[in-house]
Amino acid sequence: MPVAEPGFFDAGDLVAVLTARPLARPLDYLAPEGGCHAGAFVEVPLGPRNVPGVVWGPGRGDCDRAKIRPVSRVLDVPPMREEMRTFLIRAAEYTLTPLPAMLRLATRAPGLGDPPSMRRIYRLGPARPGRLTEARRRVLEVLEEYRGLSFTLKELAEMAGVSASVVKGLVKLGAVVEEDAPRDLPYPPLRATAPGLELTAQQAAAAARLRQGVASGRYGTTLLRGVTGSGKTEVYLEAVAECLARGRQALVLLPEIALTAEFLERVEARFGARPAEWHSGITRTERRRCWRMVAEGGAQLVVGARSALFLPFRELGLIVVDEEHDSSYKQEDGVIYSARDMAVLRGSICSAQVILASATPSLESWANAEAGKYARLELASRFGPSALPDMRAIDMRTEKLPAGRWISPQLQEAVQGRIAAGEQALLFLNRRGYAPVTVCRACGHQIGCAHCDARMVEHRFLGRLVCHQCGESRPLPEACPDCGAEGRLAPVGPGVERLAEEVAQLFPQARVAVLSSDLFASSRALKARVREISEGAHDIVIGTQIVAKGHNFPHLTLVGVIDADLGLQGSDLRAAERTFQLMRQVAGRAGRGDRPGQALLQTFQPEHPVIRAILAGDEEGFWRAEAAQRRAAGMPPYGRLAGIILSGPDARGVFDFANRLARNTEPLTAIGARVYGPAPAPIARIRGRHRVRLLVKAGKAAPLQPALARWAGQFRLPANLRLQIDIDPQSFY
DNA sequence: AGCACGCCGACT
DNA sequence: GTCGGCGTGCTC
Repeated sequence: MPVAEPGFFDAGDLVAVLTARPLARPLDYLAPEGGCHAGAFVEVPLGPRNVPGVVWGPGRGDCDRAKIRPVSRVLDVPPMREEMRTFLIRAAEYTLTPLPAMLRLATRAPGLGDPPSMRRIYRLGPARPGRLTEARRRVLEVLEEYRGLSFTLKELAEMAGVSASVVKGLVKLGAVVEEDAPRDLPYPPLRATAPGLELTAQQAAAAARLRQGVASGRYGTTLLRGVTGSGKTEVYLEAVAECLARGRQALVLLPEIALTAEFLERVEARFGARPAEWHSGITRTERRRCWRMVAEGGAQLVVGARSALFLPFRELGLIVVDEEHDSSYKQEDGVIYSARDMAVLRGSICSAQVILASATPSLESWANAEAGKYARLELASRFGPSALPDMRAIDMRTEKLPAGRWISPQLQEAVQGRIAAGEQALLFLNRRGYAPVTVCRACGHQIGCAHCDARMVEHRFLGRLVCHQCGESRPLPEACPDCGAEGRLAPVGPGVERLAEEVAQLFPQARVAVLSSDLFASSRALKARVREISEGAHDIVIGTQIVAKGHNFPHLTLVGVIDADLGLQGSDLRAAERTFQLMRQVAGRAGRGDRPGQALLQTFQPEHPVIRAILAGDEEGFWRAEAAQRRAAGMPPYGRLAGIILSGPDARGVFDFANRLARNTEPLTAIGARVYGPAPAPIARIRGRHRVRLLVKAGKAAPLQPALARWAGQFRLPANLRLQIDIDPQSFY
């Protein structure tokens, strides 16, 4: 009599299988021939087709026995672990996302059900060729040199500088052997015990604390605060080393794909090999290999974007969220979640340490550290306490610039001085394209997007108008689409492309580079340009916010912020926080080499508290003031918010239904929550769909999610309307 | 999500 | 008469 194994289902047992289809709950199936484990990845018949799914637990047995069909097959991948199922359930509950949508995030691997894919590889064979030609000698030399490694035909021929036929000839002679090897190979091992860079006393102390946390084998979150140049990365790599040495896996999340290349090099320098990569830019094959190796333990360290959080780690011991304040950690389309918060959730479920690293933490993390929920470590700059550049405001009210000019004489002079000294200047303008508005001088019409309530932005580089909301573009028209007047359309306001024109006029001799995400076809091209800049190939760099993110430009000594007020506009509560962080980061670019830096902020409101806090470098003061304001208003992180976005094809229908939602709020008022709205959403129309927003505000301890679920459950949504719930929205009014 | 079923208008 | 619009409901 075989002993029943826990979590194993024998053939014919009832099992509940969750699929990525938007069904309300898992469906019952019969366990297949040979049985299956709980968590097994399977294929099940659903209607006329086979769909992938996961064995979620024992079946409920509450449906007609005759309808129940058997599982088609069990896929050849390790079963989903219990903790992953718990993570998905808790994440679904927290974000009010249907479980199937959550499951989809965890199964974004191509070819999960395919048999292991093979490729032909070549290695040294036993025989020696009778006639050793020069070409043959080179092939054998390569194989000798890299004994133990194997190559594809193309790689080998290329490395030896010969044609493929030479290799094939050697195969015939038995000097080289040809064999099939699985494509999904483990990643090269990382040397966890190799010593890292030399650390300062403060860095060493911080690293020791982080190592201790990892060594405890328990959950814990640490806010690691350190400005760029403080060795933040080296410090958390020590925690990674500790984690790997203990045989557990580590995950480092980065906000920007452009940053991964630089980071991979640092990992290689520290651990002797490159880690696994996971982001939208990797190939299908790499994606498949990464997913499988993470599950099988053939990947010790993964560097990736937010979706890497849903990889099937076997034994995750550490999650680092680098630049934790970055807004790209908030996924806004499809499933709405904050990767920073989900990292903490996942860490707490699998007993891992979480490190939130940033020079300018989010107010949430700052408050959690203040409240003692997170440990806090501070790193001062390597270059002493005054590593921040000298910061000054240029009061634009007294600069009297002519129309169509944005660089003040003061700024111009400063840039001139730096160029003359052979140094670099950065002009920062957080606006892509040529001009944000195109206006008709005859009738005053502003060209807008046909599908969104957004203005079309002229991109002269592309020769088109582009909607930054939906991506729709069209050629720049000759005549005004409203009044028909020809040749009267004029660009208004600056974008980086237009700023480049002004720079070319003011500094005709200067070598200028423009860094804007849309000007580069690939992240490789962008990376190449970043490298050129850091090597000093340009005098003036013009850039959008992509320059604010962690690149090292040693020749850069002056940062000019063209419009420091840009982020302060609008009634967004978080605008102050974002502007503060962005300005501090951009200013942090200046003077990282051995020369002192300067930052000049062009502003029309030098008395604004945020501008003053930036200039004073008074970070703690800024946070305290912000925190006090939020606390007084009952806003996050001192209260809870949920954004409700209702969208549909006609404005009337959307508003009518939103009003119904707003009138029947009993489940929400029962927990003391208040409902505001409906009001047109920040972007009132996207892709032809009208959007209306409600805001639910509750106390910090209120059970917001269950109340929202009960509230939304009262209504039957018409088929053409869509209701999205955004827990902890990033932008709120 | 698919896919079937079913109930009404406008064509050969 | 029947072809096809997409509203409603089901999938173990």
